Amino acid sequence: MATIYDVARAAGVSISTVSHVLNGTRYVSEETRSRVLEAIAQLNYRPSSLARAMVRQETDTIALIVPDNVNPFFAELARGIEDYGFAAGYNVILCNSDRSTTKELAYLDMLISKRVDGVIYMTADMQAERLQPLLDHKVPVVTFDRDYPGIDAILLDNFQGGYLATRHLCELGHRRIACISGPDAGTRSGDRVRGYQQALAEAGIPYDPALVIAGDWTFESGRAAARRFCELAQPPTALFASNDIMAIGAISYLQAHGRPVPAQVSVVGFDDITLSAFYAPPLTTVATPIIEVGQRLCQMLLDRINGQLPAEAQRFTVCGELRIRGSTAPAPRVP
Amino acid sequence: MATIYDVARAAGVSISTVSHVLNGTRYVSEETRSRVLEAIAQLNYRPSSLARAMVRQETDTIALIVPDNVNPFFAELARGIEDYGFAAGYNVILCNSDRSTTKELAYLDMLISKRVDGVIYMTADMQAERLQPLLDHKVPVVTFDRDYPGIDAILLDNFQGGYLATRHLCELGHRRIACISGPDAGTRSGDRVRGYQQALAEAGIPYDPALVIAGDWTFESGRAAARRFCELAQPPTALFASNDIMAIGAISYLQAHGRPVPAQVSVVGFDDITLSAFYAPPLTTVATPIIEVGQRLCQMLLDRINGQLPAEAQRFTVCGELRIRGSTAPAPRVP
DNA sequence: CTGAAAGCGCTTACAG
DNA sequence: CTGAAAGCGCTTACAG
Repeated sequence: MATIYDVARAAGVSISTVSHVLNGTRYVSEETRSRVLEAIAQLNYRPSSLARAMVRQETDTIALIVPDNVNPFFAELARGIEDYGFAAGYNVILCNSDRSTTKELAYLDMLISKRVDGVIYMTADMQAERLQPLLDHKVPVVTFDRDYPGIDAILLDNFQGGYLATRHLCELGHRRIACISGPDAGTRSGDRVRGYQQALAEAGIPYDPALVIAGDWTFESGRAAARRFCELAQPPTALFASNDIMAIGAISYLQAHGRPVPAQVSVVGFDDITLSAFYAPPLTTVATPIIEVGQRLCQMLLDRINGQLPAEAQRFTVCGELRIRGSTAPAPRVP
Repeated sequence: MATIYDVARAAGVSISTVSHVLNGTRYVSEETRSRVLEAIAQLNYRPSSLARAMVRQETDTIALIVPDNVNPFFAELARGIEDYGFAAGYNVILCNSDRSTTKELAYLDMLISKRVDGVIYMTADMQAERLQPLLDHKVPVVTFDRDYPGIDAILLDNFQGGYLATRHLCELGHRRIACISGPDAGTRSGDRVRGYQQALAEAGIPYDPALVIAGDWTFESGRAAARRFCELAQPPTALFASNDIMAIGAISYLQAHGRPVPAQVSVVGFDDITLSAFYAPPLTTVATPIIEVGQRLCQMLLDRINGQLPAEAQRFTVCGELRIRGSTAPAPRVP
């Protein structure tokens, strides 16, 4: 592959000059400039970002760590990030952690070695130590929906989301309202559950622990939870799932087992992935502007990288809003 | 950040020795070795992949170009690729082209400059010239479901897929069977349509062009096609969509407009994305082992990169298989 | 068993 | 208006 030396030779100039016309970083006479440009075209020259990165100490590459890019939520987030990054001249390395600590660590090592300019970290539980390798090597990090001290983040108002979803169900006259939480009841999905409890309390509905089942964010777990709810002596007439995927898993079970949604049971999800509007029935959900959040995450990271942010960690909170669609309806009359 | 010189100094050895213990590339006495290891730990040293890449002329990085990673089909493919790449020590750069030529070109330039070891290219139409920049710079490329001369590829038996889907519908007694094709009727989705026609012919059903509408692989386009079919004087009782997304878009329209699936109209898709099993009703579809295809694509690329493949372009064909689920049923009796 | 040195391909002061 | 040279941080013959 042609190098800057080849170009310089072909144009009869020094490599300094070639470099400067390449980067527009100092004046070059029109005549020299065009000779250089011509040589570049002739040789089909593409400067090596590697060599450039070595001296500039920046790679124009960032990394995204998610549990699984197939999950539509992370897919959409990735899209927003990638879009913003591309527009700003950055590439993004995709990393799936499967929520595995060892895989994550392996990735962090690779990413540090590759000298990525920053990473968007979105995975696993609340152990801030997991980010330590990055911090040790001064690699900027931003996260979403996770509150690590000293790390830039966009936060989600989970309490409010759980509250809105459940209040909607209460207002439709439901009294037995179940909840599929996330696995880590202590933290994020915990707030969604607390919002659920708050709405229940305001509606004067006693909290029944039998109506809360933990899922693991997958279709399958939503499905399994629905099955268990159906086996209850008094099955719920409504259901709030902590994400759309589990809501959809639940609906697929209910529809297939003679409990039509929303005629017999109402379901509301969380996230508003694209698919939700196209489900049958279309899913009522607490909508987050996922792609936009991705873009803002990336913006935040790049701003941090380029020193445009104050020293202290930045923090923004986005609120979900209730999007009412076809999966919720007034509670069936008690016979 | 600590460099190999810092480590050498701390351990009282030359950088050659550090390099060799790092890479296990020549014998180092146990004692020296442990001194080096200790220095590495002490300094929290991470070798620079950049510097390494400069001299080795390989970056251990590949790129994946897809139209849109949010599309579950590409999301799953990306997952398979990323998995295989990770296991082999490669990172993958994610690129969304939106099927835009200019975006694609911009990406190719970035990727060539970054000296990626290879790219998995999966996008847009059949213009082989688009790959020219890669070929000019001798960057290995593999594709899926696209047949460029001289390029390694995994191919899909689209004809067979369209045929299986449609034959299934015929066997259920349907006579008015519609088809949602892809936008590029000339090529891949074209083969799916030809398979559809073949099955029709074998069942003695005359081909009716009014029953074929082109979509663009999105939910929306499936939905729109379903609407137009419903407006026909004699609406179809069955529908083959060239991918699952469009099938789902169609079902969501049908269910919402008093044409229950499968009671009044049967629908079969193509791909078998994870979601399809969880749709309501679960989608009958022509299943492709998407994740596995991704893995094999990546394997093929790495084999090519590492010179384990014969000079001539490799070519494998995978056949879809019919997965019968809840979205198809016997044709309704004609009253 | 280990080290000195060239070279990978750029950017960027420093000089003139 | 332009060039010579150092340096980014490694790997890898070459020597001993």
